[in-house]
Order: sequence, then C-alpha cells, then structure tokens
Amino acid sequence: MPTETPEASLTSGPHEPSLDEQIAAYQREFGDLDPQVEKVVSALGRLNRRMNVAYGRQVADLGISNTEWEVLKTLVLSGSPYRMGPGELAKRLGLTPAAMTHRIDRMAGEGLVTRDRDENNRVRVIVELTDEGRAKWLEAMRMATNFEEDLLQDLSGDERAVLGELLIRVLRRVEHDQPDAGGRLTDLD
Amino acid sequence: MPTETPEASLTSGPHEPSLDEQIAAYQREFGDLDPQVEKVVSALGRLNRRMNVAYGRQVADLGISNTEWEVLKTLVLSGSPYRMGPGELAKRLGLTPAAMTHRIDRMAGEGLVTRDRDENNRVRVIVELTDEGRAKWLEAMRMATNFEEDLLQDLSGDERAVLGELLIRVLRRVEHDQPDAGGRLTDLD
DNA sequence: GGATTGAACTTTAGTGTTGAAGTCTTCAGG
DNA sequence: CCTGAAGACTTCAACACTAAAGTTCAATCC
Repeated sequence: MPTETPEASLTSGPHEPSLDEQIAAYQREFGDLDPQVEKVVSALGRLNRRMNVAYGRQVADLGISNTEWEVLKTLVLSGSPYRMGPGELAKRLGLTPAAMTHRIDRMAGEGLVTRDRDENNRVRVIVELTDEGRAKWLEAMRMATNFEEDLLQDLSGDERAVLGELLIRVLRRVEHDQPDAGGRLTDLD
Repeated sequence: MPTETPEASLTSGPHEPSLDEQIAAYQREFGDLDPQVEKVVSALGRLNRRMNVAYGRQVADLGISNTEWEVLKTLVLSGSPYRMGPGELAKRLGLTPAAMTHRIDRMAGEGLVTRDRDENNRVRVIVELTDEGRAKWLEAMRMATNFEEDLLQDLSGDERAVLGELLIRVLRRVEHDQPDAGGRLTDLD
C-alpha cells in the first residue's frame, strides 16, 4: 500500500462533491452569500456541463463534433435554402471570422456544407448546407430530442411550463443587460 | 449602395433570432418536437452561454481567465489547506492531465498557486493555492455573487426556490444516468 | 475613371487543448 | 536486492481558436 500520509487523501477520494456539498463548501469559505441564489446558479452550471457532455457523446456517434453540430443547427435555423455567409455564421456562433474559415474548410472537406463565392458580389462567400449535412442534422436532432425528453421526464407538464417561464424571465434579464453581442460572444475564456 | 441582390439578406440582418423565433424555426424545420421541452432546453442553453460570457468579462477585469478562475474555485472548495494533486484537479475540471500540467505552469508563473513534489511520495505533486490566489478568488467571488444576485432580481423568493428545486430535479436525472465522469468529462466537443 | 475608403474573408503567429508516448517513482514477486 | 508492473505526472505532435495583419473586391469621392 502506498505510504498513506495524512495528506494522501489528496488523490484518494475522487469523490466529486454533490451539489449540496458544494453549496455547503461555499457557505464555509464565503459566508456572505444567499444559499437560494447559489443553489440556482450552481445547478444551472452543472446541468449545462452535463448536457454538453451528453450532446457531445451523441453527435460523436454520428461522426461529427459538437462544434460542427452547432454550425449545422445555425444553418438549418436560417431556413431554406440554408445559406449564410461566414461572417454572420461566426457572429451567431460566437467565433472569430478566422476560426470560422477553418471550420468551414473542415466541414466542406467532409461534405457537410459547400463554400462558394457569391456571383453578385465576389467579396462574399456563401456557405450552404448539403443534403448530407441536413441529413446529419436530422439524425442529431432526433437523438437530441430523445435525450431532452428524457431529461425532463421527472417533471409534470405544469412543472415544465413553470420551469420554462422562470428560465425565460431570467434570460430576459441577461439579454437585456448584455444585448446580443456587444462585442464578440467569446464563450468560456 | 452594395448591389442588393435578393439573397443579399445573407449578411444584412444581423438580427440574432429571439428565443421565440428560434423555437418557431425548430417547429418549422422539425415538426416532431414538444414546444414545452424545447423552450426549457433552449432557454437553458442560451442562459448558460450568456452567463459564461458575463463571468469571463468580470474575471478578466481581475487579470485572470475564466479557466484560471475554475481552478481557483476548485482549490478553495477543497477546503483548507487548499491543496490538490494535478490528477484530481484535472478530473474535477474535465481536462486531460496534459492540459492541467500547462495550466498549473501558467498559474504558478503568475503566483496564483505553488507546485511542489510531495515529500512522502515523490511521484506526486501538490498544487497549493497561494494567498494571492485566494485573494483573487475572493474578489472574483464578490463580483460573481453580485452578478448572480442581479440575475435573479426579477424573481420573488418563492420563485427562486421553485426554480432551484426544479433544476435540481432535472440535474438529478442527468447525474444519475451519467454518473460523474464515466470517462473524461470532455466538455464541448 | 483612377485613387481611396470600406467590407468580407483569409493568412499568420501565438496560445491552449488533446491523445499518445515517455519518465520517474513506488510497490510486489522471486 | 533486482526485476517487472503500475501509477502520476510530463513531454511531444497535431489540431482548434484568437488577435492582428493581409488580400481582394466593391462603392464612393473628386
């Protein structure tokens, strides 16, 4: 057995703290906070993390990455004929134009989208969803909705409605203070 | 004026779709979904994105990145004496050990943490929060709690309680299906 | 109508992340 | 002991992203 020093518990307990433990720890380390607020915020954070992991795993089975799926979604939501310029795409996805260029390169290489110059204005580029891209989106969408339905399974119809309403009210507050992309929507970091 | 071709609306309307528009677009493109579920999920997604942006901006003012803040949080939550091994840190943060090594390098260079070999087991490394690191965490925490308080300002005490409860029930469902880190917690992508 | 401004995208340099291979230490067996 | 195996971290190569500089085409000014 490895020399069990007192501090050896450093790596011993993988024991990821439960939400309650986490909140208790915050109370301990930073007394000055409202447990009710912390509960909501911590739950939101964890939930989103888990959801991202879940989505990532699912779309990986389709041979695409989470980031590629984001692009497919954005194109589909723009409606037929599923075209958009790299600049607009970048803005919606919170990426720099440079990153968008590379992402489109990859996706075009995989046949998910096409990239062409606009004949009427040769500075512009048109990214268009291919049939294959749309098919991938559809498959991903089916998986996602199954997962989402399952996610909310423990909630009654009324509860779902209430949850939706409350979230939207909170969302309105951020979107108001932080109207769209004041600058870049630089996610994480 | 640039030649306004019919498709020129490609880049014309930065018009980021509202939540309602987004949900309507999903209905249009993929009839087979429950609007109530979609409302909750879409709101969650947007909310988290906005929150990440907000946190990122705030801690940037303190001269640290969002990712560094994550490390500080994890160390503080572990409780005094705020020590942890890189491996455990990586697991909690959903990073590979390799990334953790570099992150610790940087943070040690900035004086936020120290990195030392465990005297009792020289394979192990101990990352410990410095006073400066703890001070940064404290500042960040103050900003964060202000923001979070503001975020929920439009909700009554009861509503906050309900929201927290509902989120926790949803969370329980994911954490049950996806118990902790089955493998790596590869966020996004 | 030729130069200037401006818009939309691409290229380049630098940083952070992953996955795989490598190093060093400790533990267990002969 | 001395060897082999396992664990904990680090190094390396490849990839994705950002910020800033560069390129190309279109519109406007004189």
